[in-house]
Amino acid sequence: MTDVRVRFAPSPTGMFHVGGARSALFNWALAQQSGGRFVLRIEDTDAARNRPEWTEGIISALAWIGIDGDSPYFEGPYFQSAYEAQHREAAALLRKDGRAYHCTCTRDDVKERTGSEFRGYDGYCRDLGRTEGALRFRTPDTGITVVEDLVRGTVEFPNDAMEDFVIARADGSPLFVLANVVDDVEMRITHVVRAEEHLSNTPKQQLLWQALGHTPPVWAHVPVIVNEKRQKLSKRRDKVALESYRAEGYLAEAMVNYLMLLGWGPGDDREIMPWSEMVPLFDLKNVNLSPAFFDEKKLRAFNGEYIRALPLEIFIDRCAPWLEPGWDRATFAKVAPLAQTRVAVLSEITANVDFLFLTEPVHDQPSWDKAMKPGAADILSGYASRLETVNWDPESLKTALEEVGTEHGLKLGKAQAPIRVAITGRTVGLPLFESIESLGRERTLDRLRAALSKLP
RNA sequence: GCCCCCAUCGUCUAGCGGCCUAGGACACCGCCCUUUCAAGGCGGCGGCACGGGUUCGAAUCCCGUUGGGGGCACCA
Repeated sequence: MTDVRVRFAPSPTGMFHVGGARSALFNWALAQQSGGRFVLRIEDTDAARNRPEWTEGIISALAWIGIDGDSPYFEGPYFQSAYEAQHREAAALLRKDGRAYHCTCTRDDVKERTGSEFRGYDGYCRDLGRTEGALRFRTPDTGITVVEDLVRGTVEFPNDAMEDFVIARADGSPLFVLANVVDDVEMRITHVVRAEEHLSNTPKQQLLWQALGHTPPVWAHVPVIVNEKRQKLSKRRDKVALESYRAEGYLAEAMVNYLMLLGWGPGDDREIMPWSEMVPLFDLKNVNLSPAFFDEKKLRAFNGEYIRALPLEIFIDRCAPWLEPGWDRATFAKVAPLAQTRVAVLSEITANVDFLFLTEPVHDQPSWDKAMKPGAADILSGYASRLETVNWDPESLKTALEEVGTEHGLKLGKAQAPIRVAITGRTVGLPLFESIESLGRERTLDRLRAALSKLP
């Protein structure tokens, strides 16, 4: 393949979503592996639904997953609205050639002529020589339009099921189907790789490519991503915004890895694989045909893997946004390795280490009720008195608690519960004695006494 | 209604006519480890939608049924 030019053409009508991200990634892999170009085109021709912040969102989300405007494989962004002159020119050309004609029919007109149910435009204005109204493309009445699709094979569409579709409004402004094709021609796109929802539009676009005098690109329609009910992900009902996953503390590397595996696999039993290794392996011929469920549970598992693989210093840096304002690096660094195996998404770091940076531990009533059973006061006071003199290291801190437990007939597992809640506010958390060590003698004693004072 | 696509464990997938007694991962369930919770180790549960062909042989090829999904705007 020489001079591969793929494109990603989102419209800025909402938060950038995971389905778009996967399409972008597939295109990005194709561009990189072939030394081609990934063209970003913002389809911003629906002024009513577009907002500039959505465009910024697309660009920053793409950058987050590594589709970077500074890369030599990247081209753009182009804005569809800037090409309206070309779109109008193409429309004019098609009309002049007789490939398109003006039509003044409304939907109701068509209904009146063809019966109560609307079954597509009936071609009424085809040869009326009108000079105003919407511009319709004249589709073949017979035969089939054959789309050669790299992932689906040969797909045939009967032409008699294709109506003469509108390519420009009565005011002359071009419609998506036209603008999209003209832009792809203009930008010398060789491969159109997009979600399956566009497959039905493809015969129309192919006809347009040909009518405009060009050889259609290679088509490839990848399956859509669905929710648990197996419906295409929707901005309205599903959690689809890439940004929301980012905000929760998913790592871009994990997201990229997971997204690539939705509909594609490297062919062996490996799943966790860096982008750089996936790129040369990616092949549209191996893309699956059926819709894939976006499983956040599995994404979480991937994210946990990536978090655990992070070098400590990097892990610390990545956690920073979720730490209490007063956190200090040295203190956090001591417990960070313990936390690293315990968070699947970065936002979970907060609950693990907040006790170190808050003046008082959080108050969690269920935890308190669970741990502060009768006898808890004895453990707290017994441990507190030992802590005044014990050596301040995890081993000694542990031995001290074991001794207190033994005095009251409790194993360490039971004895640690009230201490943990008094210190951290929660029944689950980092290994206790390392936590106490980092907290320090004074603050630990304060917390034990504070808890004690709340007990009967 | 019309057109199109799809169909392997709950989920993501491997499989491209014999290596399949269908492999891996996530989830789930046990056990081990263990100061809570994780991580890790070991084990378990669980699938070729159905019916016809083709073939010596079918998860793999063909047809049909059923079941999902997508598309049918003077939206993108």
